[in-house]
Amino acid sequence: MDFKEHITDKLTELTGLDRETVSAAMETPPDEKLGDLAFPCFPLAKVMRKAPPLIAQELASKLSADDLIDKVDAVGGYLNFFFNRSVFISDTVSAAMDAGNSWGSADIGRGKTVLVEYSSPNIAKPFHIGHLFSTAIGNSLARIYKFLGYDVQSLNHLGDWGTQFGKLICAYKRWGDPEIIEKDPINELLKIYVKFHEEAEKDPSLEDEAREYFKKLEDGDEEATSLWKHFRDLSLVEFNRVYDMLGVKFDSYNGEAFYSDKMDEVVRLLDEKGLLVESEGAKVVDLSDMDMPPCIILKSDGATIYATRDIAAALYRHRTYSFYKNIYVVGLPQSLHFRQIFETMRRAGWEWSKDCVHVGFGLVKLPGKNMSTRHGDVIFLEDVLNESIEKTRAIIEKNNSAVDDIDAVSKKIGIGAVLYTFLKNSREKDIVFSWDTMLDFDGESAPYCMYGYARGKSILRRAEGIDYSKADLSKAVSDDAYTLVKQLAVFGDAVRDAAEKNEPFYVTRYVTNLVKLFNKFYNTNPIMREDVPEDVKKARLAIVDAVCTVIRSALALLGIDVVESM
RNA sequence: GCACCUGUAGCUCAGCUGGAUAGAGCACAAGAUUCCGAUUCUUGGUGCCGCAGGUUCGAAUCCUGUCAGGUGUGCCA
Repeated sequence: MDFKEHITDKLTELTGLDRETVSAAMETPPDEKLGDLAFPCFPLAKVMRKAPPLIAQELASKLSADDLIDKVDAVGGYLNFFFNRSVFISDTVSAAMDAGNSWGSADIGRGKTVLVEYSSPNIAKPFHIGHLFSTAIGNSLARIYKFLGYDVQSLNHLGDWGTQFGKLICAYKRWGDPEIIEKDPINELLKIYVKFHEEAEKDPSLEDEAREYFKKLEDGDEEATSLWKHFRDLSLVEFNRVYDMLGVKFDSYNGEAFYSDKMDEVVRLLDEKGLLVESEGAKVVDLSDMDMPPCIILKSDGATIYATRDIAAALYRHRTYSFYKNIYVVGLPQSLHFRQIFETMRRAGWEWSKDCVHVGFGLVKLPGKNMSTRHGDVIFLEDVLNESIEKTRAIIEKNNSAVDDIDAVSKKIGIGAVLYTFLKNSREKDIVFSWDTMLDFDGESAPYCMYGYARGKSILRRAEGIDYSKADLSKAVSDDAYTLVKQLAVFGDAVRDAAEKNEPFYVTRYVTNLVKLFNKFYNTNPIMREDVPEDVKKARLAIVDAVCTVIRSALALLGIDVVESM
């Protein structure tokens, strides 16, 4: 039985308002002592020509307690409802236990395909800490949409094309040593790439040489192509090592190169629509009426540009997947670019362009400077993950914890901790990288959440043999149990909010609060102690079981694995 | 210049489709375990919600202006 619907029904009948209005007006009081659900009477004041507090009192006097509602209070202009705690706990916990891993999930996405483009590192460049932002958010969104029943395709739009490959080939031919590169590909390639930029400052003719190499690559020159493929293969091996650590999987690695032969059509289509105008030798789409600079489609030398490529990719995805949503998890600095290409696609008459959405995120900065691949100022993601894993291991060893497999456990906690710091705040905030905050396991953190889960599982292990599946949940009623179960009930809301806003951190906050309440619960409500009556024990165990399941589900949506003990 | 983002406690941030005394974590201080594992829990208090106007019964939240920081701004991605 849904408490909110029940109350909405009653109020709808009483006020004569339509159901939607009543339901939308309902809110949760700021303090639990005030009640579980509130109906503000302010909007009624105009219609009824009475003061809100008076209306609240009148309504309160006409409402009586029933099976679901314990009490109705008028406080100021608010009408506050108190649920029957026993019924609420029983209903919620048994529903959650029945649902198990699917608690909080939905099927609102059935038959709809959501594309999530994320991570998208550049070939032959290091996978640095900045890439984790896109990877963490994208992976989490993919999992969240799946949980809601959508068919999700994870797309890794690799940066595997463009003039930087000309530079790389140029640098390789001058300074590359195949043996060293074989051993440590990305570092070596980065080294010669940085060297290229240093040398090019002294000798600008290098840039021309690089352009020529890229031209060769575009023309299908055999040597250039085989080098390109070699770089790409080496890079993917390294990237996959990191993706494996993070538990990230993609359905497609079609990058920029894949679309390089699909752009002529885009140019033709845009031209047919009469969108292309000549400007300073280039072909552009004029967007000045939208306060935007023009979207360049063909450069003055006739070559295509990334806008063209991205439009070609969007068109390809529309044809291939007929998507419900096409999400780009790409840094905020590119928001103008996306506004331009989305608008261009809209003008091309592609109504599906409205389903394309740029999910931006802030910068990861180093104290005092920005990360720059060109200057080699980067922090490797793998180093951060390994550092975090080592720190975790040290803590476990110090605590002498009884852990079966310290390697696996340290890995899950260490990586979870790093992921958590990227998913704990709204994505548009910049992050200033610091080893201290990255490895801060105190307070709101992945280890905190994982510890709560491990404690819960520890209690359940002690309870082996006790059948609490048919426990009388009314025996578990207490303030802390009630608050906890209320949080249990709103998991699905948090997931839906996260999807609607494309903000994984709603789930992060949700699970952190759940764990907080759970810690309090088992601190104040003893479970396996001897003096706890059997029926109370069973009821509390049922709650612990349901909570553990939800902690695991929620963390999984963030890409974080739980551990049974730590 | 123009566009977008940000400005809330000492620090890092929630809250922003207007609503009841503005909340967390960190840091700081004091306490709790005859224990179901202390990576736990409890208790402490701090805010010109950048500033100024406006709309409203009511504004951290909406509108306008303004200041500060960041990002972007035609042939890189």
